[in-house]
Amino acid sequence: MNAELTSLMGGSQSMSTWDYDCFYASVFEAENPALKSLPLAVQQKQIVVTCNYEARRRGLRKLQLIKEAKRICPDVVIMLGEDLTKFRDASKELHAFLKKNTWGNRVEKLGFDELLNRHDLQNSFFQLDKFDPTVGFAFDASTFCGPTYPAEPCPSVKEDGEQLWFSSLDVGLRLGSHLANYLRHQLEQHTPYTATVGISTSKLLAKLVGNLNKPRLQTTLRPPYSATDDGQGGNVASFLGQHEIGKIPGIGFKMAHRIRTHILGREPNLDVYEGLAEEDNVSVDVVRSFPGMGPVKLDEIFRGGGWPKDIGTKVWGLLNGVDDTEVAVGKAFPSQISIEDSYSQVDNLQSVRNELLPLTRKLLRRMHADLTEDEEGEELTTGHATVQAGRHLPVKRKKRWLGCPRTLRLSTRSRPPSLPDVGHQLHSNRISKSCPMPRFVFSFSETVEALAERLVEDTIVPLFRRLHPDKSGYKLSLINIAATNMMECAGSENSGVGQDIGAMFRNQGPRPTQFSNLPAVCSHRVTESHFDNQHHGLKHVVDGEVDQTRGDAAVLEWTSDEDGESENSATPHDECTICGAFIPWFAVQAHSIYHSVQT
DNA sequence: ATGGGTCCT
DNA sequence: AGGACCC
Repeated sequence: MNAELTSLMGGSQSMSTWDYDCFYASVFEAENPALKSLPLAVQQKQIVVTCNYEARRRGLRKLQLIKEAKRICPDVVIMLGEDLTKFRDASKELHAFLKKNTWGNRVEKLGFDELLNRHDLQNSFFQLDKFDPTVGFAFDASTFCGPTYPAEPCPSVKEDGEQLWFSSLDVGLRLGSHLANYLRHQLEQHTPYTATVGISTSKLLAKLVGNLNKPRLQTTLRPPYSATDDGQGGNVASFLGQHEIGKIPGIGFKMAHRIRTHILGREPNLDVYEGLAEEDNVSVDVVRSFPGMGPVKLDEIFRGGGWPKDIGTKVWGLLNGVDDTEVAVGKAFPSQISIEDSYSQVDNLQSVRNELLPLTRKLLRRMHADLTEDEEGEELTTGHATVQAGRHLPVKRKKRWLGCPRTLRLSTRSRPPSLPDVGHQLHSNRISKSCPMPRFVFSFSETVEALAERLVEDTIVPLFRRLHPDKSGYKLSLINIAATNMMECAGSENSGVGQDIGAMFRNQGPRPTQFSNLPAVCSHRVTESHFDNQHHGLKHVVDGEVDQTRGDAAVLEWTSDEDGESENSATPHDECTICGAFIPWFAVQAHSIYHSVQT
């Protein structure tokens, strides 16, 4: 691949962000489908944290006060969602679904309801399942699947018959759009959930473009990404340019505020409940074209804010659609576990003790659920550890720690002196103290109940005294206990191929989960006619680029283009010596595996 | 706001 | 230990 294209694509082919539609509400609807047709809101304390689309149709919004919601929609059904257990469990199932369909464990979690999935078009085109070469799907690569931005192709890349030529970027994104569509339908067939997907070449662009068609749809950011020779601006610039700067992932409240202040020449008006006033919106386009703007100016704007050293360069990159961050490899366990609750007022040590005990119990249960596995390697599900599918004998299993937190942290937030503070986001108000995690919490022989009491008295109460040395005078509105500084335990392989392959084999057997009959992918057989389909879909790519008459099957070589960057090479496709099918460059490896496994 | 998470200084 | 960012 040439340098320009490599930089254009970030060397990364394509990826998709997955955003599960009104996730908390969907979890309740999955439990009780009758809720689907009703306006449903999920409550945490005083606010609606999310609501379903029926509720949105009636004017409800995320982060609305419960009072407001009830006033606007008196017949709203409200579910309490302060305990995140069921959401976390559903999140794990959905993560597992995408992981099974992604090579190299390249699925990154961005929250309970958001995932980032790196497409591996070399492998997934023909063979979606790492160990089953018969699993794949058919599609027509002459089109993008689903909505795109912009909706129609730009005039400069209009398909004009014989001259039709797709860049490698174009091919990657087309395939990505079909793969995403296929997986979205698999998701809907096999789980009660729906997702909205964005397809592009970077996290930044995939995330933003995914917001365009919600719910239950997907959007692909169309090429060309950069300005073309005939002076047309690329789609990246036109798409990004319209966004308010605060909407760009990576530019948060503080940085957006500094940028707006610089551009407007004054402090923006921050409305208490509405946030930013319309006239104080500052778009990416305006920032980018502001006199003197660039990485150096941005460094100056952010000076003294405690941001990382290269922040100006990084933000300038984001404003120009440059995001080089890789899709992380999925982790086997979280790097931090925390439990918190908020209160109207906790102001004496006995109340603190009363609150600490349930929090500590929950923390220990979570540590067992998320940081341990049994000897055979199967992750244990709380409450089901001794009930095996298909047998009724309680099985005594030996557990072991996969990851081990070395630090315990206690954080509190004090209630501000009742001043209706406008700039409430400007100070977080949290303070914390940490200490080494006592070894006894890792015991498997004592009950969680006993361990929790001992941990509170021996460790957390002393931490609290360090945090609040005054006997009274504190008015806590939040207490948080966290297990942090996670260390991988000996014998556990946190990430990487070994662990991934292990997980694949384990997935062959029955799993004690909600979607235990969920296949890795559909059972579409790869047949001769299937190959033909694929070939016709890609014929245009081949036509424009190489001499199609060179089909010299006898000298077929699989060895080149391992990286799939064969754009300028002489063999973007070839004919298989065994079955005679035309194989595009990105599918060669998978196709050879197909034959090597075939009997 | 809520109840979580991530990484950097 | 705290601060920024994310959902």
